[in-house]
Amino acid sequence: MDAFSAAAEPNRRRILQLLASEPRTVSDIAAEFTVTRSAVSQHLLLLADAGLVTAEKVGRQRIYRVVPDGLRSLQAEIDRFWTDELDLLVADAHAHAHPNRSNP
Amino acid sequence: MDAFSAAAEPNRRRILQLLASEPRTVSDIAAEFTVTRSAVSQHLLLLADAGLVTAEKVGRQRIYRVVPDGLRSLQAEIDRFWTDELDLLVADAHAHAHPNRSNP
DNA sequence: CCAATACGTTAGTCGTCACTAACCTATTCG
DNA sequence: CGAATAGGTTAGTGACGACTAACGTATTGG
Repeated sequence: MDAFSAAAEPNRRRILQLLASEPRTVSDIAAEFTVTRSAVSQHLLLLADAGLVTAEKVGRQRIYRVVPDGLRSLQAEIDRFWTDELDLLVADAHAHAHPNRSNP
Repeated sequence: MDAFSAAAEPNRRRILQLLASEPRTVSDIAAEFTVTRSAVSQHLLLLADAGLVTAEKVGRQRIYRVVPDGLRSLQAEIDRFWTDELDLLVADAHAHAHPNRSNP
């Protein structure tokens, strides 16, 4: 699974945001969710597989953190998707609300 | 399915890009893929369900086009995901390759 | 009018995702 | 050492996504 699809799942989006604010253990993350620790663990493994997070073993815990390079790949993937033509259409949506064109 | 997840699927990413460049019929789109027209049609229905595309019936064809407002929602969703903290980590990945910090 | 065209629709398959419950392993603390 | 803790692992389930093949329906051109 590529980084884009991996990051798209709602729970994983939140996990990435949490880890971006600071590295955490699995239990810390699981405490923020209604799903079980096992489910969170599996999301983390999937994210690790996509190169987006990594685990550092410290004593009996595993500190998960975001991998900056993986995040850069994700950003690149999103940018590659978001073509200029798509961007132009968003600008047109703006123009609809505020009907000022570039050359009126 | 929210717009983010809907847009994440690789084939649908390409479909959105194609439609962004110009509106097309289902057959036109399907010609660009190895999967069947039926599969493409189902992707289009899902994208329509997510508010990202719309179909205009013209004779016996259906011209699909991107919905600018839906695209705006998608962009907003992506922006909401991509927090400043995630952005900062990407900047740090840069700093690793070019070790110039903001305050050296 | 009838055959061809453009699509949607449906049924069915296959794979995979998200999840829980239960179990196993490693580590630490008393 | 033995209980408790942290977390990976596995099996099993329900659901869903992606896909194909076959069929149904509207539209149009000869």
